[in-house]
Amino acid sequence: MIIWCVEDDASIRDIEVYTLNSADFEAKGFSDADSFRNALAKEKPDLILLDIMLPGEDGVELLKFLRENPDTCTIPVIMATAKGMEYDKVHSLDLGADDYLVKPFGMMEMVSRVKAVLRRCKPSDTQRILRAGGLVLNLEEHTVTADGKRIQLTLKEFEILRLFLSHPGMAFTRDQLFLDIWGADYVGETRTVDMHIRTLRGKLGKYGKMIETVRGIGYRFEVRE
Amino acid sequence: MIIWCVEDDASIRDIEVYTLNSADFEAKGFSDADSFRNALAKEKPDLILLDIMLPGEDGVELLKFLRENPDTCTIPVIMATAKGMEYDKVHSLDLGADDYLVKPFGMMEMVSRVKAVLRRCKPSDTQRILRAGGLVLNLEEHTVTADGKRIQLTLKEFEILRLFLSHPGMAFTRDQLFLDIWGADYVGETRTVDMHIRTLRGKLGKYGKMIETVRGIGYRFEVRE
DNA sequence: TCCTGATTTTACAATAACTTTACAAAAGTT
DNA sequence: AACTTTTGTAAAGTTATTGTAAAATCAGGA
Repeated sequence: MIIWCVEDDASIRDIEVYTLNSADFEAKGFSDADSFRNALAKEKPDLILLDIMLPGEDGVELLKFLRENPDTCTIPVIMATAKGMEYDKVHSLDLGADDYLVKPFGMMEMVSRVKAVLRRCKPSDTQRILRAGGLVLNLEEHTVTADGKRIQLTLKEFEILRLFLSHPGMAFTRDQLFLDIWGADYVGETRTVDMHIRTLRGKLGKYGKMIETVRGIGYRFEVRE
Repeated sequence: MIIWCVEDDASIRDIEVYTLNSADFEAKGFSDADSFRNALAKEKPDLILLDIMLPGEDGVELLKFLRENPDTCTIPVIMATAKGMEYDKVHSLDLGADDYLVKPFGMMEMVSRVKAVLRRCKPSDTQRILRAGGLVLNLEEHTVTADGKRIQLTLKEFEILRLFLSHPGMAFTRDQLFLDIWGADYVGETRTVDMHIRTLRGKLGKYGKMIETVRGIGYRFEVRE
């Protein structure tokens, strides 16, 4: 797990990075908003520890920027704030921070919170890549590969597979699939879903067998064995 | 949304309850663990705000109790702790608290955190699973396993087993089974139920013996021994 | 505009699930 | 014990659901 710490005080930053690295994370420190943004253009961390008080652009603005950008809006952020700034706290929670730490905070606490936030964020759609065996679905690139080989899917096929991969093992009724992929207001009620399942199964090759039909209910993506 | 505050200091408790009520929650206060537990036996809140320092049984113990009980283990809990008790904080997060507040905390912050936790916890309680010994019926996946091994059931078999598992020990007449599974308007009145019971018993293997016939009445799923 | 590929609809075949039937076995009753 | 009632069992018959293919429709780009 990659964690980035944005903190202007070098000694605090170093301790944070050191502690996180010894807790088996890959931590990196940034002293200001600019260097952080430049790095962000190349790579995306799994979590950001963000100080509110920064020289130049401050943490709240940076948080707002992160949340407005579709590439970064799902990255969990923990804000670090000086004691007694209640307004800022509330403000950043409302802006979409996932948690915050009040300075001076202990390193044990920091690691606990980082782990807790990562735990919470795991099942949501923070994950840009969904996998099942040799199947890889990349949400960012909108691509699917099977054993490294690219598979060309249509939009509906892709969305069905995405739904399956994000809820492995769950049985979906046709109505649920319609609701999720076509939207609540869709009218036509036919065998459309089955049709897409068929083409999807075909295109997935051996992985097509992972789509099981649950007779009387609908379909399920089976991950076991 | 019902929120319960467990806090021994009457003035703090009153402010909490007052604030939450004005934020459109239904808040209720408890001064000690005993009264809280008594209330819990009758009703379940949607969130618990729990002070760590309590006379008698303390908050950490109470949290552990809540997490151990299947009825309460999914209720989100926010711990309230005095400043500087870092160990307790970490400890309660590890025990399964969803968040915590450091005293003295502001009321705005409290409401923000309550809302945030409720938002986070909403989608989680979809995991619906029924058990009886080594039998596990997963409603979401629409699957049944016996001692970890998957058992393939048809729709009717699945529904019968679901009804049994959700009312363990209860005797069902054939009419009741029909009503519950086939619906009120079904016409045919034959030995169909017995047929499904037979196949179900067969598929469940040694667990098939748990389906007892109640002569003259119908069937019952026996959980004892 | 037409063309192309995606999507939806339709019709029918295949298959699995469900129901009925008939009879055997077991459990109560007299 | 003989009879009646109820349940178990097996197989055949029926229905419902899903797979499949091809045609019709739709949407977006040249």
